[in-house]
Amino acid sequence: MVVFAGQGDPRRSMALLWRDERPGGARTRQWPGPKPALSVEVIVRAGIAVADAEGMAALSMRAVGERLGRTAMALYTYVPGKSELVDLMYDQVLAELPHDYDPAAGWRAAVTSWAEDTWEFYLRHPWVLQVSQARPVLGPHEYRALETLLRLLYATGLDSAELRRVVGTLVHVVRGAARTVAESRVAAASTGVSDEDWWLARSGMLEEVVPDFAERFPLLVRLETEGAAPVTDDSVPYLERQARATFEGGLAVVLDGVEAAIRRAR
Amino acid sequence: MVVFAGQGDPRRSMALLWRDERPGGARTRQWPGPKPALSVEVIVRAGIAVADAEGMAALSMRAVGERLGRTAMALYTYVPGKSELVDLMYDQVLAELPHDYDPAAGWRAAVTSWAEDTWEFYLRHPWVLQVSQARPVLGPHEYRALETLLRLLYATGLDSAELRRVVGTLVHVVRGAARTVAESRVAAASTGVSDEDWWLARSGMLEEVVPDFAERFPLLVRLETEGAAPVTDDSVPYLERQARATFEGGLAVVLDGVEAAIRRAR
DNA sequence: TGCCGTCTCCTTACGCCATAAAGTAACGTC
DNA sequence: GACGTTACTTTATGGCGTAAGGAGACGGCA
Repeated sequence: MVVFAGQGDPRRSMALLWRDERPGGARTRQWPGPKPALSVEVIVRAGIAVADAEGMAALSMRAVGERLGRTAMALYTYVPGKSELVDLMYDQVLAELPHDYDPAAGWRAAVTSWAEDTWEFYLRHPWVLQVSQARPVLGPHEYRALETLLRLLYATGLDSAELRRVVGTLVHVVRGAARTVAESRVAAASTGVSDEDWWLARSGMLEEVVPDFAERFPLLVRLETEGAAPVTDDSVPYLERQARATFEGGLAVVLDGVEAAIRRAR
Repeated sequence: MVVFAGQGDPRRSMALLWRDERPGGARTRQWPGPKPALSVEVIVRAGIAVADAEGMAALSMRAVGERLGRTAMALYTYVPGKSELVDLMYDQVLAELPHDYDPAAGWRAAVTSWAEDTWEFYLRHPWVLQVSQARPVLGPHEYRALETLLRLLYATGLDSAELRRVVGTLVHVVRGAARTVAESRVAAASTGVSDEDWWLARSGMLEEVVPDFAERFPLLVRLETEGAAPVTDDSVPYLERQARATFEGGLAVVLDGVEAAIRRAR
């Protein structure tokens, strides 16, 4: 389930995201009526807790309400709908990303640290990868995160046109690799079947149903048998080890490409 | 909505994917009872048609059944459930990918053609990007597509360990950029709001709610104003033009990285 | 003090979804 | 012509987001 952002009233969404405190933005005075027991903050945190623990598929208005001892409908007093709640969760959780990278260590080291932090962030909050990027949420923490990455990249001396391409590529490589791990964890959690068990069952079937596999896909078999990295920690599931290698290797490939661009620009 | 693959009985799934014709695999003899009016093939094609036309979110058993003049439950005679249907749709549609790349033109040209074809394929079938890659479908056409890419990459002379990293990176870059376009089209279709209108509404709000934007995010503003590529075809929506540039630029960056690896390996 | 308007939160209801269970009717074999 | 198997339908269950309407809490004012 990809979740799409910002479907509703843009004014309301933006006011919520940026915690607009101008008169008329958020509520200012306390009016008659019962004291609010909840708040946007509390609801957003509860949503994050549900998504962290049970995944995006388990994030329902009912589930969030229940976690707060309320019904689903109680949330609609604070938040226009589920789509906006996801936007707020997304921007809130992005606040975790660090911003203090040392430019003195050189751009490559700094970008590598950034990638490492971002990778770990995605694994901490896998559901974030299911928030659509097509129409960005446009919240403060998302902008701040992008600004931080741009600071590291402008240190390469490349011009804006060149950087546009690099930014997207970096983000795609980190997200792509993290997505593999994230989805595999979701699959393991929701089906109760580990990567190993899943693969064991499938590969057995595969051999049985496709006896001529090795002849039909020789290069695949070659890559499979030759390229494997040595297993340093077998507590990490197979697919996750592979994804980690793709992440590290992919990052190196992209950074090599950036270095080539720098040399060309000189 | 990300759709997860292969939840059910592995034997049944594999037999369906590989169209197993060994005795006991698929049905062999015609038994008593009414003639089947449908078939796995017909259902899979109807599913693809629905997903192409209305997106993954609109793909329901009801919708597929309706397109065939049947109820949702009729499909369950042929297919164990929705998850398996999506697997079959996925592998079927992958059959469209070409395999005949000219190695004589050099690996870089060949990989560029591959990327271009894959990009177009994703735009033709955007819903494919929502099928989870964590636990692959393991169908014949998916394997064939991977084998094709590997053929192009082994032509670089790099060893398997090196190629493992390159493969994942290439795939992530193409998929990542295509995903942006795909999601933006889905958003436009499902909300009826174009990219332009959406951005107009948001950017207006943003200026109003965050008057100090330029001071808080100077590099973002710099990238936005400086880096834009000249508009050659304004019939293509803004976000799509950007994604296309990210795709082309990202591919170039990655291929530069591969060339660096080749030089190192010599 | 009591009323009123406004607020929070609840219950109920609608139309979606996947799919389990059970029923109906078509058909090949005997 | 009866029987067992099969294709497909109907019905039902338990999920979802959220619209609509109602109950009760509370500040301000008479």
